[in-house]
Amino acid sequence: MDAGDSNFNKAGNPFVSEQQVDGNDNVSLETGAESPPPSTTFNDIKLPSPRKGRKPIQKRVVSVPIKDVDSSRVKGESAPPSDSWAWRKYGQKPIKGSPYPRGYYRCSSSKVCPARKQVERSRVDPKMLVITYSYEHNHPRPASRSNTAAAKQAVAAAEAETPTMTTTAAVKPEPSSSQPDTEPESGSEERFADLKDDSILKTRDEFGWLGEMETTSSTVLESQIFSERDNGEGDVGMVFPMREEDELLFADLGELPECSFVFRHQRKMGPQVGIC
DNA sequence: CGGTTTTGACCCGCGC
DNA sequence: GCGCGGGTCAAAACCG
Repeated sequence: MDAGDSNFNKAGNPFVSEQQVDGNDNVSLETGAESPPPSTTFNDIKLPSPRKGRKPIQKRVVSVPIKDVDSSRVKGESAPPSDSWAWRKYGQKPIKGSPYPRGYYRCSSSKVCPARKQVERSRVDPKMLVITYSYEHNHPRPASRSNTAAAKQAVAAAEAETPTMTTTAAVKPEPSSSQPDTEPESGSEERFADLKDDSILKTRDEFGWLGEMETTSSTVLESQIFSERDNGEGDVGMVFPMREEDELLFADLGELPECSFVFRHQRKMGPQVGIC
């Protein structure tokens, strides 16, 4: 269970990005965005909000070199799959502007698992898979790692279809009064037990599971995905200053290398990766 | 038999 | 107000 964390750390992700999206509240990552106004910092990011209503969702985008993924696949049993959770594909759509389709996966580890992920190939770098994990703060993260064939298949499919993986995790920034709180889910309650009250802890935990997922890949590049229109300005070049909150979040994900860079989608340039 | 994948259609939100 | 794009759902088929 914790292996993920450690592994993740070891893996070391050069790029980490998180996005909090709130459908109702104007919760924004006040973490700091030096330039963008707090209120709109991440509003641009649209979440796969169901028709029912938008819930605060946090997304995390992870870029994984296909090569890397492939290697883990090759190893198969020895190496952890791309993710330790089971994912079920529930849709696929061609994305405008991208030659590669985007696959939609839903966590099948648990029936109540609200986690979702989108896998697509990076337009800029077809050799990279962008995995976006979405997660609602109200729900516990994917039950537990079930190393099922489905998971493997999902990864394989993702790789086959989209070389780029993006991961997004949804986290509720603040406890919404209307929403009581997370309901203990069987199977995942273990971890959520203490998350209930501490939003921060929750966040950490939530990311924790993400971290585990990401952990699977030896080389995971997390990038913050900004909508292309995200800023409307020229580019989304924003570097996220790491604050306590962030660090907490990232703590689970793994420590960032010397420099934490963020992937940024430029208007037409696509995500950019900064390496130190 | 159960679960997953695939494909098409529908719905929603946003931009113009 | 209309159109476009994205995301999700549902039904059928396939695989283990």
